[in-house]
Formats: sequence, C-alpha cells, structure tokens
Amino acid sequence: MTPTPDAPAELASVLRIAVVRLSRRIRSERDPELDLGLGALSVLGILHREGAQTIGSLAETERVRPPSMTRTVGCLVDRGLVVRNKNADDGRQVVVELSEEGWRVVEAERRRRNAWLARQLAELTADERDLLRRASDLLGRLATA
Amino acid sequence: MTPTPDAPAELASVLRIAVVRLSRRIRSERDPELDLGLGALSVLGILHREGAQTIGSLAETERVRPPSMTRTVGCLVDRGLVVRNKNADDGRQVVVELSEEGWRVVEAERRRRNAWLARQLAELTADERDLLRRASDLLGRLATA
DNA sequence: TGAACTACTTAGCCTCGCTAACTATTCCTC
DNA sequence: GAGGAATAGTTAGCGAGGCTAAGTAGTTCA
Repeated sequence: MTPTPDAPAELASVLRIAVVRLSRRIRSERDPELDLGLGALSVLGILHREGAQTIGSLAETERVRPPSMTRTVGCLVDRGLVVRNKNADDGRQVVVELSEEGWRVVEAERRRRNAWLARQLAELTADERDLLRRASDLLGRLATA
Repeated sequence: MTPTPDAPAELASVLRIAVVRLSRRIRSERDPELDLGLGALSVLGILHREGAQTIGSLAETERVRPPSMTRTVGCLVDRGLVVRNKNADDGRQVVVELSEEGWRVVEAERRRRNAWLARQLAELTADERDLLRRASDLLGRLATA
C-alpha cells in the first residue's frame, strides 16, 4: 500500500499538517475566562515547573525572540501574575517569577486548562495514549532541534 | 516515577506544549521563496489531493472560519495558483481549483516544502519514524474531533 | 412573491510572531 | 581605569492570519 513506508518526506508532510491543525484546534479551545494567549500560559507553566527565569531564557525555551517574550511577560505583569526583578549580579538581566496570585492561578487553572484535550485523550485506548506519550517526547525534541 | 502513568490530564499538558512548540518551529522554517502562509500551503495540498472544493468545505477541513478561507483563497488567486469558479447548480457557492501554474508549483514544491522537517525526521530511527507515523494519525483525529 | 436561509465577502479588530534600532550594563583590552 | 565591543532587554512598528459583525447575492419554500 505505501510505496515507501519509511520515507521521511512523506511523513514530514503528514506530520506537519496534523501538528498545525491540532495546534489551531488547541488554540481555539482555550479557556475564555482567563484571557491569556497560549504563549502566556506556557510561560506561567515554565515558571511554575522551573522557578524564576530571565527573559532571555524564557524566550529560548519558548523558541521566541526576546521582544516577543518581553511583550508576553508585560501582559503577565499587567495582570499581576508575575513580577519582574533586576538581577543583583548582572543589572542587564530581568528575572521573572510567579507572584502569589500567579501561583494561585496556575494551580487552579492547571486542571481546567487542558480540559478539552484531556477529554479527547480519555476517549483513546491506553495503548494509544502511550503512543502519544512517546510521540510527545519526539515532537518536543523536533521542536528544539 | 510517574505516579499516574496513564493520566490523560498529564499527557494533555505535555502533548499540548510539544504540539504548540513544534507548530511554531515548523512555521519559522517555511520556504522564503514561495511566500505563502502555512494555511495557503495546506489549501494547495488539499486541492492537489482531493480536487476542487468550495470555500466552505475548505474552511471546514482547515477548521477555520469562512472569512479566513476567503482571504487565503484570495491570496492564492492573486498569485495565479488557483481559480475561483461559480458553481453552475448553486450560484452562491464558489468552487476553488488548482490552476495549471498551481499544479506545477505544488508538484515542484512538494519535495522542498517539508525540507527541514524531513531532514530532522531522517535523523531519527526507523522505529521512531514509525511511531510518529502512527501518532500523526491520532493527532489528525484529535484535531478534527 | 416575498421571507428566511445559505454561501461567500467586506470591513475592521486582535494576537502574536518578527526585525531594526535604542538604552543600559558588563566585559575586555590597552 | 577609560573606551570600545558585547550582551540583555526594551521600544516601535510591520505582517500573517485568526476572529466577529454586517452586507450581498442566490436559493428555497410557504
């Protein structure tokens, strides 16, 4: 059936389309209450998991340019979810960390945040979820390659 | 190590982040020659695989609102890659199909288009690619769920 | 025949990427 | 230790590509 079952080019095409569409789908399912973009949510998640970070390191992790991260962080500061601090050792750096409010929001939203996707995933078989779990790791590696 | 190894919520979080990041990465790698957005490329791909389609059906396939698809198709028309035709049976519908130029471009770009991703995929093992192939199918199903 | 519905378009907004250019700070060399 | 290069972040402004609301043209049906 498949003439070249292992051809990377063909897989690239299929994978690209699937990833882009799913990304759009996820975007369209975000919680309307907390009107934060996906990038902002992602940053909150990073700060929650890994603690305070500089703008630069957040930008690198998210694979975004510094100005974009400055803006994202600016939004979060405006909503009081994170605080900006100057690094005492290197005055050029800005260290961003979750505020108390930010912690509360992340903790509270963590469960709701993935609601749609989690609901879809719950309808798959355990084998399929396991497949996706391993695939996620690969996708993550591709994203940072 | 994993307290609940099959928990959909946890997988949702991991998968969401991986998909969104990879999607950004793919976007940043598109061919600068052919200055078409990802959406436009995707539409060309659909028309190539499935033949002429109405705006509405393209919008549905791409999970986008009709006005967005109107604009995307407009771009493609401007570049002479597709043609808009009125449906003879139902004058409200617009049927979009690839122009000769569009065919040529799709055929020619098909291989180059996925270059970056295909290159990354080529560095994986055959098993990993197989994993991703099966995952792509699942991701596609999630995207249209 | 005229009201309701449908397919698409137009107008205009918003998010969130980007680059270019600027400021502030640090580092490095003489 | 003064001065230029390098680095971190910001500001300004652009562009892609989603969206909704409202308008137009064609179709259906009472």
